[in-house]
Amino acid sequence: MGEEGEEGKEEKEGEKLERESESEECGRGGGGGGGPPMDTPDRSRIATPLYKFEDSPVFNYINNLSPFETVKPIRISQPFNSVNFASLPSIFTSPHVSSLKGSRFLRRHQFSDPSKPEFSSDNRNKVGSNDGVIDDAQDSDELQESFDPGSFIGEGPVESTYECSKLANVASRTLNYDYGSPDCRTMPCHGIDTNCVSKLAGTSGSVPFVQEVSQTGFVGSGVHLDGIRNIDHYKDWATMISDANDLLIFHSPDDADAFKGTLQKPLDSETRLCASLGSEFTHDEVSDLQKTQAVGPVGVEQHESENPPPQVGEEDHLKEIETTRDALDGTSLNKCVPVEPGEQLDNEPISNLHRGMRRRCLVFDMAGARRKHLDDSSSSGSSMLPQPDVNIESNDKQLVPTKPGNDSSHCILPGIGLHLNALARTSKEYSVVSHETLSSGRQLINDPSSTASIHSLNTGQDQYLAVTSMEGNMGLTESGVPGMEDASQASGYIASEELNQSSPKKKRHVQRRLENAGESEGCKRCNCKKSKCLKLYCECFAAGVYCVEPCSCQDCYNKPIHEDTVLATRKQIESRNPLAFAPKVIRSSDSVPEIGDESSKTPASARHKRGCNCKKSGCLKKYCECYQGGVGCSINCRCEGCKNAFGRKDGSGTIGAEAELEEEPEVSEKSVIHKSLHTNLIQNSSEQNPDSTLPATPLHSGRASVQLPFSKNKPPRSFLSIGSSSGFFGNQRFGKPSFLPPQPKFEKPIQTVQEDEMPEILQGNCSPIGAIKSASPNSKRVSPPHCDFGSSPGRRSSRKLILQSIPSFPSLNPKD
DNA sequence: GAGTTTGAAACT
DNA sequence: CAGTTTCAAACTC
Repeated sequence: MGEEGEEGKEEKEGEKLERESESEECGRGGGGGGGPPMDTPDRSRIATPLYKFEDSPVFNYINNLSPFETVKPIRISQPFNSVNFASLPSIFTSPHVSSLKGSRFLRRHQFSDPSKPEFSSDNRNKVGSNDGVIDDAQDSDELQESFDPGSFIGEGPVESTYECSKLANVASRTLNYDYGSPDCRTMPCHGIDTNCVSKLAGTSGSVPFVQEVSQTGFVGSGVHLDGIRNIDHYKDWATMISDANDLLIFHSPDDADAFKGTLQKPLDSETRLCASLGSEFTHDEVSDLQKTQAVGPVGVEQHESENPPPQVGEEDHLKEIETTRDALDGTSLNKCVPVEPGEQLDNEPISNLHRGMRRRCLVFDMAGARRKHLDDSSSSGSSMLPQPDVNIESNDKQLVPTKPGNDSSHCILPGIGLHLNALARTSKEYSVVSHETLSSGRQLINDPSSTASIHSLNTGQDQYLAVTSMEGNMGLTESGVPGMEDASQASGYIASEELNQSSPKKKRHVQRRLENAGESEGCKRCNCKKSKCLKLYCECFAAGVYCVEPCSCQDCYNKPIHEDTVLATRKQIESRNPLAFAPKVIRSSDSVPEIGDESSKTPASARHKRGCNCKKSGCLKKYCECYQGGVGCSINCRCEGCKNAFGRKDGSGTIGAEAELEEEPEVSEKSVIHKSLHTNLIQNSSEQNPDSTLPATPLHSGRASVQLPFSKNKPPRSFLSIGSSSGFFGNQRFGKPSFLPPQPKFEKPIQTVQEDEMPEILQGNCSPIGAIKSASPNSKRVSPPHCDFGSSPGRRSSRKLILQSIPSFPSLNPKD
């Protein structure tokens, strides 16, 4: 232990800062001002009183009361080791619970063990040591058990629950326990907890408090509260909690063990608590919340009864939990996200569920990619992920069976990426598919390395390479969820939708598409051979996304591994043409009037950014970008013999009968497209919360949203979008470029934004860029978005058509 | 699946 | 800016 302790210290040093900050938060959250981070001094304080406590007659009395002896600290810690978790039987609903049970089981065994005598001596020794704190906590547990025989019956869950509740309460400082609850168990538990607290606090007051508890047996809660309040170190407790959270977050279980430091122990205990919180949250959260708000036995009963997790209300629970956590604030549970595999993982996942939800892209992606794996989800999944996360996952899977349906998802959350995936699963719709998704880790995001890169991106670099999935880390939540679902759904349903479009021709098209796209639904992406996927030839690159497995590209550099190269190349291209990654098609919302030229009549009410240059295809084939994008040709087009079914360059051809005649199928498609557009727009509008920065949103809209009937139909890609976030190219935020998947040439570009939300640049008819790039209709290269809109007389609608990727800096294009 | 066509992107 | 080349998707068989 000593060795570990030192190691732990080293780590501790690094993390200490964070923890401290956490502590501060905690304090604020509690409203009591930040307590000092748990330091050695506190420990000493704590230790001393404990020592006395053991000597006190009360202590002896307690010992006499229960046949059980206090357990040695060491043993306690072990039960929570990752190993234990790993071995957890799938039967157990929540990992932590089982772990707890196991630990107790062990303890009891040991209790019966004649080694009892050790206990007193050991404890004393430990009290003085750093370990003492934790030991105390454990002792308190022991005491609890001894005090409350019922607890034995109730098993671990009860304890954990209480601990959790306690934590929550403490953190929130609400402390509105309703001790009036008839349930005796409740009382004892609280009392025990309180004892723990008091012990930890190490105040002299703790002793009397304990006495009362011991004497009264199940003393009124009021007493407990008093005891707690007496303790000035209450704050410390909160701090401890936060620290514990930190541990959860940053340390693997082993690390936690390593942290044998004084506080560490307590932290460990806390960690457990957290873990229990996490795993049990679903079950217990309600009760905890209730307690926090002056609740009573109801919640407790739930715990004791160990009712299977309520599936129906689970989400609600989660929400509540989140709320609670928010209240805890300081605890920064959300930080638990980057968890390492270990015992804690089991727990954390839950927390993560709440916080880190939104990696919809991942999910999205995964959903598509993973369908393949439906058959061998478990095996492939675990095998694919080399990292601990994988293991976790497997564990989770084991756990899954215990909780039927959605619940399983809750258990998951091993690593960030996985987490997200798991989260994704949270969405009910995806039980199976998403499940599979989790298992296969190949996607960029899933890839541990990628995950890491993502992190880095998030934190430090200019997000040029942004991962939408990161949202989760940022605490984005709810807003994203629906998106995820939608996205996933979209991907999932695409095929069916298409098929549903009954026209025979259509089916044919669809079939073809499917074939091309890859039956696997996989996203067949680019097929570059010479460009290394670093040129706009590459659809993936052009779309601002990394190439993924489905791609058939050769010598591909458009991968996270070559992030630098990708970024550099991208910059280069953008330097050449700032709008290079902008959506090719700018679509206005339904209500939006038109952009300028007659072509505006186009049903799609959208325009190709730069216009096509078709000579032979008559703009009736996908060679034509306008056609491909489902928009009519405009004045900007330099096409010859335009017959674009969506609108001719000369403006004659809206979707008119003519078009119909020529392109029967096309017309029907159009209508479909139209619908899809509407849907998309709606989604976008709802999602596009400017503040939501969420990269995911754009992505989501881009990828997830309605699939164009005739567009490539390539399934959604995985999602490491390049430059998706606001970083380097501020536009990214709005910009779809990165998000625009190839298929969406048509759809992606279109984005509706509330006017007020629009960046000024975009709003102005003449954006700087426009000024720079404004091209004559015939000009070959990029024509600024504003040009398209410029003439639009009718911008009445609140929504506008925005060129998402419009660079916000005019200065870039001096030359023009 | 191979070959052709096409037009955008890239280059000069 | 225009012409040419390169490239990969779209298309055909």
